[in-house]
Amino acid sequence: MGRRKVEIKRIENKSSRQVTFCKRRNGLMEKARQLSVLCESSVATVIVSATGKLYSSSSGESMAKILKRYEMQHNDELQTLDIAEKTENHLSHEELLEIIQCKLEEAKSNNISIEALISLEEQFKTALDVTRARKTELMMDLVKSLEEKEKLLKEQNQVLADQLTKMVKKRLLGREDERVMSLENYAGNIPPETLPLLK
Amino acid sequence: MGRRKVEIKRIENKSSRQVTFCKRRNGLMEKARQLSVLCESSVATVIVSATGKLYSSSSGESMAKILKRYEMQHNDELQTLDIAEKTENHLSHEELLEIIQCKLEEAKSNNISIEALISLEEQFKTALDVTRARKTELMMDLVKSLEEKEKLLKEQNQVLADQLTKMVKKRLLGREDERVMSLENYAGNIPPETLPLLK
DNA sequence: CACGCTATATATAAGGA
DNA sequence: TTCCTTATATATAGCGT
Repeated sequence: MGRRKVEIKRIENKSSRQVTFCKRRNGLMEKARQLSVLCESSVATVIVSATGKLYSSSSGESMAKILKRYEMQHNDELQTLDIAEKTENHLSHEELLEIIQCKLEEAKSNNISIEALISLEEQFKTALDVTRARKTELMMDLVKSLEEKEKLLKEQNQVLADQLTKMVKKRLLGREDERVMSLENYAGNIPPETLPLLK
Repeated sequence: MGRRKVEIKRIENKSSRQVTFCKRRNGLMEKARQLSVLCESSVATVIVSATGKLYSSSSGESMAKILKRYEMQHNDELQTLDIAEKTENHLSHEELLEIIQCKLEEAKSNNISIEALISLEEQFKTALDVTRARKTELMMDLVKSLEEKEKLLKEQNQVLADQLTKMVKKRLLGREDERVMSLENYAGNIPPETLPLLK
């Protein structure tokens, strides 16, 4: 959709590749936004340039929420693959279906999506090698994400602990002042004490 | 780009909204692929329909890799600072609790998934290749231990947050007493942000 | 829902600032 | 990089199957 048709293959000219990247990147994100608005859905887009630069956008729900959804499905897949792996070599097709049915109730109350289990039949046909490799990959991802979460939580803990410490300190030291300051603060419309505490 | 121009706002007609969703969803993913190929970049797209159905695609690097990149850049700042920021900007009791509850639910659903996974593993432990089973087991242990660590950290977080909240509440309640004593002086001048804190 | 078929609305390739 | 402009290539709205 330009002066001439371009084939969808790597653009050799570096500078025009850069320009195209910029244009189409913006175009893609705008399209994503439109889809989200028109159809009340959520769209997350993450783009990594050739040089590793990151561009991302989300509309509808927040990026975090959308990615969390994706990860949940991801975990479903892990569980499904786990079943598949353990089943492929030892159970017949019929037995597998029976198992799936047995699992449906459990799946409903748990976090496994029905779709994931239903697709088990297809997974069954998947080569065992692929299944195993994928499962391992997913588990590694899970582990990694948990490790990141852990780091995150530790940092949060630190933040909270710091705040608490500062507040206790302030309480112990600033009781007298507070009465006076409180009045002045409100008269001058200065935001409440929480602000200085958290700096 | 159709028979007539459409405004970018929710399509009211359910059926045409559905059709548009399907068409534009495919269009978006194709655009993503093209961008990736033309400019040797990586693009990940996650779409959540109004009914919660998930669609995702990636080109260039794998989805996991792309999302990991995103998380690496954003997780720490985005989520940690999100909480810190909310806390700093006049933390309200309700908001804080909401955040913590959200985190706990996240943990719960994670735990459930993992538990399900483990139980599946037990149910299907028909003599498998010993090496593979052992490998999986070790991975699960890793995951589980990380989950436990996460849970502990979250509990710790909650305790800290509760303490912080209570302390702020006390401080403000104490201040309220003072305020009552000389309410007339600045009754109309109370910053609105403080009100939710007193609930 | 997915597909096919136009008529149009849009996106975007080139080229220059 | 971003912004324009213009000529074209594409995407897609509306309507059937």
